[in-house]
Amino acid sequence: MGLFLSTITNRMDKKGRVSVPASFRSALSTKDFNGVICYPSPGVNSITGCSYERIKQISEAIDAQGGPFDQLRDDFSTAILSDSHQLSFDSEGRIHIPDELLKHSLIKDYATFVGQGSTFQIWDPNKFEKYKSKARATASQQRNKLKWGNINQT
Amino acid sequence: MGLFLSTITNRMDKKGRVSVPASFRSALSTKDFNGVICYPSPGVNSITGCSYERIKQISEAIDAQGGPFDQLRDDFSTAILSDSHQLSFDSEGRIHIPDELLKHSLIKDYATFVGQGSTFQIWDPNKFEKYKSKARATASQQRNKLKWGNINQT
DNA sequence: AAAATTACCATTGACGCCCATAATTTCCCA
DNA sequence: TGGGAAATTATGGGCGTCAATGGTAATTTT
Repeated sequence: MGLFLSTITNRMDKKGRVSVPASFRSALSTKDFNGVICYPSPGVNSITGCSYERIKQISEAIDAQGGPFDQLRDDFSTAILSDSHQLSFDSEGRIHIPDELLKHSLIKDYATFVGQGSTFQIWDPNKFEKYKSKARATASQQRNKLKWGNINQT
Repeated sequence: MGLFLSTITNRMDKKGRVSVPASFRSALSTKDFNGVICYPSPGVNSITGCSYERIKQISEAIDAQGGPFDQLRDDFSTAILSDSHQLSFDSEGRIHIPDELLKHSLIKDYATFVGQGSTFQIWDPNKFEKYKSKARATASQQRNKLKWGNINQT
């Protein structure tokens, strides 16, 4: 199963369609479903995308737990699952982004796909630039919390 | 898994392709992906290259950081993974370096591959010479400090 | 019937794949 | 040990395919 890497910006057409980057598509399509799962990213103005496989696994993992995870399960099912959309590719590999997600992400003319390993996000290009500088700052501050050490040292 | 050693300079062609040194290639190709992962080296004008395996491990380390919806996980993956590019070898073992990375590294006609053990860097030859002399100077200073430090400690 | 969605088709520019040649390196034998 | 043949690597370019984008026709919905 491939990772989502790099940042690619594509154009929205008047009908509200965008091409999902080909490199992402290959990591997304499964036998079950030829498309992508999208939901509003919690807390930030972007859309999170992932494979059907992943949302299924997370859902099952949470169901399997009880007790202290009740709250998490609640949050997850209401906040994520209820707002999730199954967006299938057209024959050219494009998706149609629903109004609800467009509104949440403030995307208009261009959509920036941002690889995050096992998931990705979709941003308005300008909004993403701002967010990225903040993320960089936080990441380098908290770098020691990552149990890897000097990943991004030169 | 082999190490990246020694320094090799190859020519960029007009299409923006370079041969990855054969000795590096053997350490890079895996069953998952026949190519190299590249990202801007933080803080310096060069590109860092590593194997797909390595970036996968990094991605897993980030995932282990927190839950699927953890903000810090989000910041880490944005800062580290969104600038990483998956560059696959053509049949002659060349890669195409994206504009973004060319710009960051100031590479134009020649690319110098510098082995650093588990990763390597790609430099403009001239920039690398300058960097190296500075690094040497610093290193010999540091060496003195280190020596004293070691003696004082223990 | 108007609006909205879905399925198809067309263009263009970039990229992957292939072949050819030049420059190295390796290796074998005189 | 040198010298040269063979294999590997580096470089250059042509061409076909595919990704991205735009548009039109068919189909459904209300």
